[in-house]
Order: sequence, then C-alpha cells, then structure tokens
Amino acid sequence: MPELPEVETVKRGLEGSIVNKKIEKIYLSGLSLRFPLPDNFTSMAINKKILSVSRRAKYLLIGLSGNLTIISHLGMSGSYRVLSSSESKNYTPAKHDHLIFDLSDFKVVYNDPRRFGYMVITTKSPEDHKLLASLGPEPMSNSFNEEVLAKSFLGKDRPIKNALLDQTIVSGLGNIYVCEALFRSKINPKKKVKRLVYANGSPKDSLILLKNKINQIIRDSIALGGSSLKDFSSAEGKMGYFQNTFRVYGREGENCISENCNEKIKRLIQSGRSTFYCPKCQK
DNA sequence: ATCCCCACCTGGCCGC
DNA sequence: TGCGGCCAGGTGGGGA
Repeated sequence: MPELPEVETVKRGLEGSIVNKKIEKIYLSGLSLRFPLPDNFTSMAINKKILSVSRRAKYLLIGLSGNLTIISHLGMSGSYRVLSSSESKNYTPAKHDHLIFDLSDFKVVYNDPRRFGYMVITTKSPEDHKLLASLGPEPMSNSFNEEVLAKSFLGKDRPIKNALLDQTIVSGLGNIYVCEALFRSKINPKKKVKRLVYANGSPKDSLILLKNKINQIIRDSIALGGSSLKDFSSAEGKMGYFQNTFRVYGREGENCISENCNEKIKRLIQSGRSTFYCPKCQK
C-alpha cells in the first residue's frame, strides 16, 4: 500500500499520540509477518517509553528508551490505528490484527492482511541497520538532486521506471508516484537512464525536470494526506486525497488528460509491475 | 558488481 | 452463488 507520502502520513498521526507513552503490554496474533517477529521483540520493547516517531524512506522508526528503535515496514497492506480510550476498553482482536501495543491509556493496533510488512527492534543506530544502510537519498532532502541522479544514470542501460523504483537510487518512491512523476515530466517509462545524462556526466534538462516533478508530487501528496486506495488511511483513520490527482495511474484505456492529446493511457508490464503512461506525451 | 525475477500472502473484482 | 483467474501501493534474497 504505502509509499513515502502514506508512511509520512502514518508517522505524523502516530507521533501526535504515542510519544511519551509507555508500552505496557504487547499482544501478538502469532501469525508470522513477512519475517517472523524476532524472539526478543516483546521482551525488549516492554516497559519502554516511546521517545520519537520518524520515517526513513518507507520505514517507520519508533525510538524507545534504552537506545532501542523499532523499525517497521508496512509492506503492501500494513496499517496502524490508534484507538480511542473507549475503543481500547472494548477492543477484541479483529482479523489481521497482528500486534497490539497497550499504552495504558489506549491501544495501538498494527493490522496487515497480506502480511508483507515486518518489524524488527535494534540497539544500533537505525541508519546502520542492514535494512536501511543501502537506501538512497530521501526525495525531499538536499542530497537528492540532479547531479546525484546523473551520476547513478551515467552509461546505464536500465529503463527509467525500474531505476526510480530502485530504493538505492532514490528512496521512498513506489509504483504510483513513479508513474505519475514520469507522466508529469513527459518521459517515457522505457527510456534508458543514460539518455537523460550528457556524455560528460551532467544532467539533461529532462532529468532536472524529473527531479523537480518528483519533489512536487511527494510534497503535494503529503499535503493531501497521501493516497487512499483500497483501505489506506492514517493512524487516526483519515483518508488521503492525492488519488484524486492521479493522471495516469489506474487509468488504462482512458483518455490522456493533456490538452490536444487524444491518446488513450496504456498499461505495460516492467519488471513484473504495471506501468501506466501516455505513449504520445511521454517520449 | 548489477540487474531481474520470484516468492511471500489475502482479498476484491470480473467473467463464466 | 460459486469458482477460477487476475490484479494489487513492496522488497529481500537468490540466481543470471
């Protein structure tokens, strides 16, 4: 489900309610997530105070007392829900509720139907954990810029769609935002990345535009609370609205929205994933 | 090293 | 109503 803007939306919702609370109990469904929860997960997390909630790429980082960090990835269908105190009193685990954090005043539930999500707990500084160590720059940070992209793309034959989904090049983008960024930059998803870079290694204008469109989409989507497809919502249960601004994603067979373009949006499969694009506008 | 592809799951939708 | 097939926001790990 969640790409960077959705995870950021979840992060903000959790941050406002769980910081400074103590984890009193943890209930487990017993079903394995993508990886089994580490044996010591519960014993390490229990009786710790939540000090911070942050995000790196699509990972949520929950900082605990004792120099511990819970690293949580939502996979395709993971979600957090902060229950009100009355909901918490009456709560009985629902289907796909896999972890319930009892914070005394209320409960926080992690639900994940497909169980592609996972959680670990680490004593390391989280950026050194192997899950995070090879991530590329955050799209909204200064370290994400056209020079960095040009350097990764110089001489490479891979299609731009695949490269943008590669979390070591830029982190946090997923299938929706890559399709949308390429459409808004008028770049064909099959274009080889080396074609966006001059032989001397400097970025072409189209690559600079792409970088700017990625920034813009991420910023706009966060402002709208992310995209709600299926049942994505924030930790407070609020829906996002960015899906109303999709121009190509999920629009196969519909007319391209560009003025003076009468082409239909096409779908193709790249690396096993659907790409939506306009063959006429995206060169 | 680099890149591609599979596997991991459940559920919703569509056509028969 | 039921069933099979297809599709879905991700990514670690194995193999080419």
